[in-house]
Amino acid sequence: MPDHERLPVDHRGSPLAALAALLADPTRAAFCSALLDGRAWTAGELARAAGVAPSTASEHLSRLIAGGLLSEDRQGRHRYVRLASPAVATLIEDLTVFAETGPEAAGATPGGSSAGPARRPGPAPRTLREATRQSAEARARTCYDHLAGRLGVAVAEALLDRGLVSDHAGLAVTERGHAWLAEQRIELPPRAGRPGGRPVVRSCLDWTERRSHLGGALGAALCRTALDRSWVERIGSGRALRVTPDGGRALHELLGVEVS
Amino acid sequence: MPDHERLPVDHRGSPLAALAALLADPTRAAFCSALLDGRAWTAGELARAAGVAPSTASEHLSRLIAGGLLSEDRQGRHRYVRLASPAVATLIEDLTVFAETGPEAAGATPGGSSAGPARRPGPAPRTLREATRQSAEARARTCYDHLAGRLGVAVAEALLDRGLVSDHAGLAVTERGHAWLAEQRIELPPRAGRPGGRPVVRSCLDWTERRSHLGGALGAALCRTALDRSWVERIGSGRALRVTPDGGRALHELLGVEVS
DNA sequence: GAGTCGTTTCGGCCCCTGCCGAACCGTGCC
DNA sequence: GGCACGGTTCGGCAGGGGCCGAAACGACTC
Repeated sequence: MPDHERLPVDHRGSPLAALAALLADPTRAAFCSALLDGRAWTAGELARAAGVAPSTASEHLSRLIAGGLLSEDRQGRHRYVRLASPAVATLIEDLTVFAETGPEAAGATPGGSSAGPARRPGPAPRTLREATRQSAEARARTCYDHLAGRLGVAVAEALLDRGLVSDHAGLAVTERGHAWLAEQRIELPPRAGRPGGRPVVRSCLDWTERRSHLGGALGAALCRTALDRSWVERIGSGRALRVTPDGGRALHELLGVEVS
Repeated sequence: MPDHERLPVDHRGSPLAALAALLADPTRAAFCSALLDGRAWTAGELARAAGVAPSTASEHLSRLIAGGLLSEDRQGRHRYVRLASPAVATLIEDLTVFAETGPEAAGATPGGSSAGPARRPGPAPRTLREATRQSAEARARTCYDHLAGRLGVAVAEALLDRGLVSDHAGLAVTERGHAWLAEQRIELPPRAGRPGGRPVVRSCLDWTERRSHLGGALGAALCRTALDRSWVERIGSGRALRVTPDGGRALHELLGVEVS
């Protein structure tokens, strides 16, 4: 089943070299780093972000997908691409940590599930400004158009706990969930879930929390609602969010969510 | 401090790409795999093992050292080279596991020996000499600085069975385990488990057995003890080990391990 | 001092690969 | 239907990097 073994390039039968070669190109590495936010990017977005021609990006993406690092999702004339699994995210994260901190520190983090210190994306903060920004983003931020960070994860888990969203063979909004949304006057776009439309609810790997939060039309609607009703507001121009006093009350009443 | 950032090659400022490029060459990858036995090899030995000219090997080694993956130790006309740190070994192990098992399995937990087809490390043996070497290594060998092969797996399971190591939310040495270590006069390095130090115990997927053995500071201490007390000794120049008669008795008495 | 051996440096070869622009294709919108 | 747009394929170009052999260097041996 794994076709990552039949790579076009000849690495003299070294799977290690073949895998490393995928990440050894600055453009492909930039793609992977960008995708570490857990979002799905289109080919064009990645091309622009990395500063290469669309044709170049297309070829790189094909190689990364063939190598099993990325998975694609073609919708209309768009090609959405994301990291293939949390394992890929872990791998890239580990390599980045090593590359930036050197052989001593890397690997000191406890493996897997044990309770390690929250790992930060990107380079370790070198300035106070950078550190506070990262801390704010870990608390609450937008991920494309939905909520992420500790807040996003907490909301996702609350929805699952209360049976508003189910996780049987894929995420879905339950009957109760639809009723709850109507009651709260939160509207999903009409074409959501229809063929060609946006998926209703999607799980999105949360980089800072190592857990998933909710994306898709539902995630977007929740985020839009939270902004519209001033439950959260943006801090500066980045992705970081602040929960307002009103928002704290609303989230607690509606979902039992406590924001730290 | 890190001069791995100033690599001669221009990777457009991507530390990730620069690091991956070091492993993206089959010859360098072969060097690193060979060095995973934790020993110091000379430049010539590595050249022969990888089947390249000494001049080629010399250049590769210089790049690996400049990149922080290897450290060197020049003695007379020999250039001994080894992995720079346990973190490097972990990194290469993780990459190899991912490259050989694909994005799903990587990052698996110790107990998670899914029922996959038994995958062999390199190519099937083509000569008798090669076959006996593989057989010896499957029985007992070093994996960087700890025990692997059937012996390593048996020791790991014995420690778990006897409650000296627990597997609740990550591997850890229990109270009884610490007492047992003290009783056996096996010492862990003082900084083990501290922030920035090496993890005390970590699981390491054993590719000959498809099960996990124990690495980390505990794995290293056990292996060092076994060698110091002549429970095991090296066979030839590879990573294969032989259990001595004394070692067989000791392992049976202390852990109930029977070596086949 | 001559010879051997492990290693390094240098020059040169060649393939591989990343890049782009141009042309092409399919989708979606007006 | 016409047009805009995102993505892909192809040809061609240029640079990088891996490989070797020859020669040089230094260490150890006799």
